[in-house]
Amino acid sequence: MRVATWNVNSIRARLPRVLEFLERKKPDVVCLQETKCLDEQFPREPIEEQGYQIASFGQKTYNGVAILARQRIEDVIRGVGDAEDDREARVLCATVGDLVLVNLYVVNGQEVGAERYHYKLAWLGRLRTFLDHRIDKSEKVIVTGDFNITIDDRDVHDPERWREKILCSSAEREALANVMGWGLKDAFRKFHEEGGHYTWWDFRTLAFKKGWGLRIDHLLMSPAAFEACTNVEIDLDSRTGEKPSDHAPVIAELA
DNA sequence: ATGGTGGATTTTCCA
Repeated sequence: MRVATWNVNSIRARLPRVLEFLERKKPDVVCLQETKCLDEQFPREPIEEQGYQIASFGQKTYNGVAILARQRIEDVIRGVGDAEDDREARVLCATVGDLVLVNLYVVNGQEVGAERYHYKLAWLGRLRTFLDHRIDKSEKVIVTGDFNITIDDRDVHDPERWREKILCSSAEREALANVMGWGLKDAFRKFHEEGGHYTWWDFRTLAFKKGWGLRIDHLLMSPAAFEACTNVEIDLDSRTGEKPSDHAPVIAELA
């Protein structure tokens, strides 16, 4: 089984790149973030023609998450069940075969100290509660998506420049560590101990060609999934060429 | 250069 996560920054703008990715990498499951459209605007047909089922939890203009899968998508949960949080479409859970997927687009937070930053930290606390109550950690659980948080300084191209900045602050990392404390490990680090691997490069600073990346897209796994995981790779080819997203996909292989 | 680019929708928000 190949499971991918990718912040596509608009599924409609990125459709040619997504179709090329499905063809080239043949993932069994893809968790998408920032689809940026209502469910009825989701370009289902070309994706279904490549053999995928689709579950989507979208909204107009912002946010939006979706799961694509070659097998039947079951037990879908849209949002975390909190009316205020679920005004933003950021969480979509489903089971595919023996995998439980929790697909996340975590709040960005704008800048350290901003109102949205405090919302981000509190949101992560409520996510932990959601996992506690709604997800069975004895299953092969993959909590994945755009976390908008680096786990440690190895995930940062220039740790001093980013010290205590948004996406890298201690409080964000502690809030993520609390989520991981539910029983999740970073599958990427099972195979790559060294720094220098990134998944997002800011459009605004033309960061990709300068190598100014951060690793903020993660595949966090319960013990059963982590044990079954045989590889994790970042698909840099999807970050080059015509109209790329600002994020690269990450793909995990499970036995 | 507290800038820059990109997407959706609009005359700006968000990243």
